Formats: sequence, structure tokens, C-alpha cells
Amino acid sequence: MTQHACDHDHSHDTTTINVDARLKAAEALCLASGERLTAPRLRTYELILGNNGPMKAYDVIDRFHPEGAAKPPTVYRALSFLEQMGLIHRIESLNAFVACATPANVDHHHPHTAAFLLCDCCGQSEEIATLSLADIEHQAQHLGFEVKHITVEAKGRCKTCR
Amino acid sequence: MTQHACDHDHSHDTTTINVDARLKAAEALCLASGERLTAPRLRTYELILGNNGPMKAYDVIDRFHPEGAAKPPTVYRALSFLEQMGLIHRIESLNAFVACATPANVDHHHPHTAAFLLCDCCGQSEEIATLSLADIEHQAQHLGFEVKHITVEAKGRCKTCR
DNA sequence: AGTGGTTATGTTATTAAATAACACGGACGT
DNA sequence: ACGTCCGTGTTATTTAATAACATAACCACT
Repeated sequence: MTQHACDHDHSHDTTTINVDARLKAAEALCLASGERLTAPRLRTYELILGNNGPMKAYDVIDRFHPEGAAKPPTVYRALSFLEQMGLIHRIESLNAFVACATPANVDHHHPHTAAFLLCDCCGQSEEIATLSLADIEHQAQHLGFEVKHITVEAKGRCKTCR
Repeated sequence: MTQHACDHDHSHDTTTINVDARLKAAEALCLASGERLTAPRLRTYELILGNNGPMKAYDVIDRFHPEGAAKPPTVYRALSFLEQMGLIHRIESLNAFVACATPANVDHHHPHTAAFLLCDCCGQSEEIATLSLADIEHQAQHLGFEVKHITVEAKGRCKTCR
């Protein structure tokens, strides 16, 4: 979240996430799933939750310790874990990560397909629940977001590779 | 297009593009648009057309000259141009590029929103025309493609940044 | 408690991907 | 011919991600 294709005011770039509540929920979720929310994972999630918009891996690395930077593998491993748990999403077109807006919890496991509106200018991201591309246009319009390009990539296995 | 999460046959990984025809069409398109299809651009497009599936920038760089590699900026600039002309698409989740299946031509300019089915195993990509996410599932099913994850990212400008 | 398997982390080094900055050259209108 | 775009060549650097291997923590079983 640190590019500025413009010179105007970006004071709208503020998110209001209850970080502590999210961390506690994540802890409960991991416990229930038999996974461990270890120190580096917790710290990584905390940083992403606290960041205003999508966060680069190397920004996590830099801010990981109060004193110095963390080693890349430490953070990349934590990021993979958090992504698998559905706590964060990777934004492919930005090489960045953002906290899931509707993370799975103990009652409600749902590794969902998320869609994102990504502002070229302020760098903010908006996660929208959507089931159709027309929806994206609709929701974008409703939010006053001007769509310039949509990326749609489905990963999986082709017929002959299955 | 060079990962193999399996050991089985990949002989289905073959595309049949009439490279010469595409190059000629591209030349006509550029002429009509007042753009120049210069040598590095042509060479880059030729390599991507000839490649079997999405191609990495550094693979283009390596194969650019018969003798040695090209310099990265040469190729990255050409890639940007080709993408803007709608001749190739960037696959964000692979850091790779693939020739557009239905490129714009002199009669028919259409910078369209493409969707891709990307096989984890053979690396092949299938470009599908689609207007809804449900469509993706349908078309995937029809093609025998098992979808594991869908990335949807819309880039543009948010309300306050417009 | 001891032991062995599994999972996660620490650490060093390397590879891969992309861009910055600036100089040069060629096309084109006037 | 002249200036001005636009595109390229070139060097260097930045950014992003992973490989490989050693160490440590957790857990289940005896």
C-alpha cells in the first residue's frame, strides 16, 4: 500500500480493524483445526491486520522485529500458513497480502473465492463477495470505483493431468 | 510453462498457432493504430506465440538472440507494449505471458477481459471468454478442468481517488 | 521420564523478477 | 536541416521468492 499516482489527499486510506479480536479469533480457529498459531505466524498476521491496505512481504520482513529485519523464509512461511488458513489473501497483481475481510472462524470454515477492487492511486483494496463478473461491475459502480482491468485466473488441473 | 507436479505424460501440451499469420495481423494492427511493431517487439511476440503455454519474461530474455541473452529492459518494454496492444496477456499468478487467443485486429479492436484456466500440473493455459464466475465453473467442467482456486482482481480508481 | 517421529523455525546462500536512470539513435513533421 | 518524440541500448540496482540444511519444539507412545 505505498504507491501514489497522484498528489491528492489520501486521508481516506484508513481501515478500522479490531486487531486484538481478530488475533483471538485466529487463535481459536487454529486450536479448533489442530494447527499452531506460533509466534512468527501471529506476528505476521498482526502486522498485516494493522497495515492500512495490502502489505508487501518485505514490509512484513522489515517491521517484524523492533530492532532489525526478519529473515525472508520466516515470513514467507508464515504467509503461506495464514493464506492456507484463510486468514489472509494474496493479491497476485501486487505481490502483496491483505487480511481476509471475512475470515473463517470456529463455527464457520469457508475458504472462499474473494474478489478485490484495487485502487491504482491510493493502493487501498476492497474485498467484495461476488459470484459473477457482472456483480463486480455493479458493486464497483455502487462503491464509486472505476474499473480499468479485471484479472481472472482459475488454478487447478486440466483434463489430461487429473 | 515448465513445472511438473507429476510424472505422467504431457504430450497433450501442444498448441497449434499459425505464427506467421499472427505476426502479419499484428503488423497490420499496429500500422492501423499508428504504432510501430519494431524488431524487439516482433521478436518477443514471435517467441511467445511459438511457446507452448505461458512464457516467463526471462525465458524470452534467454531465447531472444541466437547467441546470447537480451537485456531485461528490452524485453520488459516489449512485453508492456504487446500487452497494451492486446496481443498478449499477463498471467499475474504465474509471472508469465501468453498470446491472446482472440487478438484485436484491424477490423476489431477489443481490449477484452480474459479469464484463464491454468493447470498446476502441465502448466498449460486455456483462455476462456466469460462474463460470470459461474461461467468459469461451467466451462471448466465442460473442459474437464478441476478448479482449485480462482483469483479475481479488478484494478482501477476508488471513489475518492477519481 | 525417555524416545522417536513430525512439524516448525533459524540460518546462509542463491535464484528469479522487475525497474531506475541515463545515453544514444532513428523516425518524422515543419 | 532541425528539433522533438519515441524507442532502444546499457549499466546497475532493487524487489521478490526459494533452496538446502541444521536446530529446536511439540506430541504421542511406552
